[in-house]
Amino acid sequence: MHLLLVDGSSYVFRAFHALPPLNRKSDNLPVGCVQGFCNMLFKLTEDLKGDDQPTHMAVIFDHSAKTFRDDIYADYKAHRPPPPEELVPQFPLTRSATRAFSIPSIEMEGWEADDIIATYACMARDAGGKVTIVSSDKDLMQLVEPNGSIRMLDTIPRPGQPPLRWIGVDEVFTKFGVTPDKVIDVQALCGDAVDNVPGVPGIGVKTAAELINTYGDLETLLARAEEIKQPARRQKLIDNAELARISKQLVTLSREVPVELGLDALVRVPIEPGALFPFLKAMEFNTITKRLAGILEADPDAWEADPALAAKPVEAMGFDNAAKAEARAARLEASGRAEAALVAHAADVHERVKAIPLDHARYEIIRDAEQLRKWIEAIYAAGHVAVDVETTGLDNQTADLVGVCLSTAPGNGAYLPLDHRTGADLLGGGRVEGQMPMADALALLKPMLEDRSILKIGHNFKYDLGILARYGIVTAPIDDTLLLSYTLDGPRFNTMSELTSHWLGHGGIPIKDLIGTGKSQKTFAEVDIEAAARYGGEDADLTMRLWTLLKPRLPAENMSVVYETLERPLAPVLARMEGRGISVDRQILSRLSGDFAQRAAAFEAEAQALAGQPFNLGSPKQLGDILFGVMGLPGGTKTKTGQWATGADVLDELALQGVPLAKAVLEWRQLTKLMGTYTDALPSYINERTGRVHTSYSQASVLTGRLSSNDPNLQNIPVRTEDGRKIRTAFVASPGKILISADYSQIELRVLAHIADIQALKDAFEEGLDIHAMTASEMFGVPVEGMPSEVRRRAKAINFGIIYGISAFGLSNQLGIGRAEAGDYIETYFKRFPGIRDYMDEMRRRVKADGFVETIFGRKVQFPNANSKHPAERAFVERASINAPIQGSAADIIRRAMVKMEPALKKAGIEADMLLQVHDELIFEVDKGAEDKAMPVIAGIMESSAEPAVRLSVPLKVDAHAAHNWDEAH
DNA sequence: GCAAGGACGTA
DNA sequence: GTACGTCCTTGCA
Repeated sequence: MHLLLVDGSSYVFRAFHALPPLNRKSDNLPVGCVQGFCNMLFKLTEDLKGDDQPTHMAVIFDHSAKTFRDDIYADYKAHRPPPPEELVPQFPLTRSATRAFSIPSIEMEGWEADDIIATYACMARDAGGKVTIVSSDKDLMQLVEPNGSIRMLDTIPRPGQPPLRWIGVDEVFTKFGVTPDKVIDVQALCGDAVDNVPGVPGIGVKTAAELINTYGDLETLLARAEEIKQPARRQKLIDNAELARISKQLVTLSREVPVELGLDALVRVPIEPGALFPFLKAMEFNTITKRLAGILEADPDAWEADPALAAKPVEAMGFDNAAKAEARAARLEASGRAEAALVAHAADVHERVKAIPLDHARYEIIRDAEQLRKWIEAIYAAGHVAVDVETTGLDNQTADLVGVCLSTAPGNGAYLPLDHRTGADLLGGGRVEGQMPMADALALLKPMLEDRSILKIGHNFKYDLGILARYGIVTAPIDDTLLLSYTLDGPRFNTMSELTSHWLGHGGIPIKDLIGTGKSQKTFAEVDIEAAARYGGEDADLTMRLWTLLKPRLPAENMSVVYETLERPLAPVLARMEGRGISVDRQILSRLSGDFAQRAAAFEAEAQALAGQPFNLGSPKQLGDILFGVMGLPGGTKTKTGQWATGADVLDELALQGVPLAKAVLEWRQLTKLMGTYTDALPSYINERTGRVHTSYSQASVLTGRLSSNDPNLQNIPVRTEDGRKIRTAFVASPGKILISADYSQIELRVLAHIADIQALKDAFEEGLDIHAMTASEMFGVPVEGMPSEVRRRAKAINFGIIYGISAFGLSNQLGIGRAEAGDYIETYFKRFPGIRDYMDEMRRRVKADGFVETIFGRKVQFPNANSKHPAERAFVERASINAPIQGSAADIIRRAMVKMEPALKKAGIEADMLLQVHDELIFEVDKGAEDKAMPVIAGIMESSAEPAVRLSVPLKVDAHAAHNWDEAH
């Protein structure tokens, strides 16, 4: 990997001073810097050939806002004059130019370009790559590294000098008199007049270098300042020690900017003519257009100038609304066209992949080390590989590895059998002949699977990551076709065969053809190797095909950021959480089970006595017949299948009317529910190897972006009733440890306040008020002091109703009031918070117009039947589309917190294991005694996790508690 | 042995 | 009124 980072802002300034002014012919817009910028980008790609040719590239700009350095030193860059007038309109154009050349343009509020450059440079170096920073800015010289892993390149034309001037350790030494690692110490002493870094007055570069070379570093120098012979110099250093320290902070580049795009997003792609020529034509850069047309073998006349950037005819510039609307339409069309080119590319790739024949005979069986080495070589040549592990089961915490499937390109595939066994002798270890020893094979695969320069592609890769982790392999980096599909199309396709049937017209060999089904099912270990190779080779091949066709859709459909920030980095985090599991106390559950069983039996006997006959209390059908048939109770309603409804709401009502049978059944149902789903079921999930319960998270099955948990579901452990809560006491910390539960307070209402921009709600959250009481007070004019609990309860129901896409029908059911009264409440709410109605109307409009709504982070939530001809279905979609941005944005916020959590804890020096996620709550396990330090850090990460992508207009609040069990920690 | 329906646990 | 997963019964293969 070779990453090229262009310091965009510094280049624009230098180009401004170095180049003669140039104005666009049609409207005199100054464009000289933009032209210089385009020439540079173009020349860079021309000049850097062979070994110097970059594989990854990005242009980094300063964002015109304050940075953390302003907080350290108020006068930082205070001497810098505002940019010249003619430069200002060129700033956004240089960003457009970057994108026109199909290069990522990166800038972040609160960070200087130099910090972002430092961060990416270190990321690439740590990944074993080479970095070139295109800049001559001395502030970046601290990043240069001796072995050439990080170099700088000065490309500003200077008379009498070669066009490309490399800056390595020697050049830095010439400039500062020290090696790059000591540059910040020298700068701390000599300061910088341009950036207004104070330094120590009277000390220049020469003196500074001499001092640092003598004493080693700044702190040693300041500590031993007394030893300096020259009296004036000695006194200056002693007097200005603090200034020097501040200066060092100012010049030290942050290498930990929370960048949104990973290195893989910076991979170089061919210039897209559909993006390039509309831009160049709008700028009226005829010479560059011709040159690039020749090189790209494209006809520039096939594209129109980008109307959003092109010179405007004079009549369209006035306050004419019609003209404005037209200009807006033109802009939209233009961005649509750029997108159209990407979409066409994605469609083209799809067609090409489909055309590649599927040939099971081509799949190789890898039987020895030499053959495996050849495949690994091919993988290195390709830079990526589709991987699929075959195992003995569906639970990756218990299944054993049987074989590994590989594919380096659509159409090829290989199967590496490792532990196939003869069915006759399962226990005695009848290992089938012709397989590599597993240890040898894994030793060869491990370096490749862990190599940061090789992209591993899987389908539902979290499963494979968990298996491989148990064999000591930490697979990274990864791409996941399931997550690509989920990002692009939502949870529409859930399995590999659904995806491949839809996109490739071929569902693949069904697994049951190999292992059978039902009682006679065998494990993959017993499948014969030739059949396994046809299946496994195809699996890897199909995964590779899916990746090839899905990945280009990300940029075409503007979903790269969602995938790169919310999906891809989360998978390994979840894999680790699943691997850790949580400790569950068998004895507590068994005691509870006994207690519940006894009480349930008593209620069962009572119910049957009251019914006058024995019947199955678990059968809603039998219960309904007894209540509304035999006993002839009034008020029965039927379900859609004609059965009597016997839900808890119905039985509650009957119990209220004085029907003791209803009460007995309700009690029985609660107790048997707790037994069947929790106290009896959970112990069977305790893993023998780890002694813990390992849930499995589904990252790609919820419409709104939430996670779901299964086998067992640990996201629905009871909490509302006293008996139910007892189950939580069985979730315990291991010996010497303690559990921490950290949950977002009212996150969905806060998100609603932000999205719908409801000032009254935002103020209430800002002031830390009881939000439901505040709502009640606003709606009913009742003071919060001494408010009856019933009033607050109604307001709370309305607040939740709003989140769920309220209807008078639903609210009346919830509150047990009339439809009309519920409708009045809703009307009052809308009058008091008009932004809510606007928000709801806007979501209804969008879902009908676009078929989707979005979260604040850009996740799309699709509703294919938004225009259904069934009114009930349409109403349902309307409510869901109102709910989705709220629930989904909250889900994205906690996803971001989870992605940031592990590195942030590590940085803070805190050892805490993240175990569980329950939608707005994270559970951790830490060493006893560490909880007081860990909790504020965890809460801080969660509260700020939206940033820097989104600056919320309401504060987020997280409550954290520590205890030995989950009940007390919650 | 499997799918659908009802019921109910969570946020 | 939103979003899930699991257990149990029932009815059909």
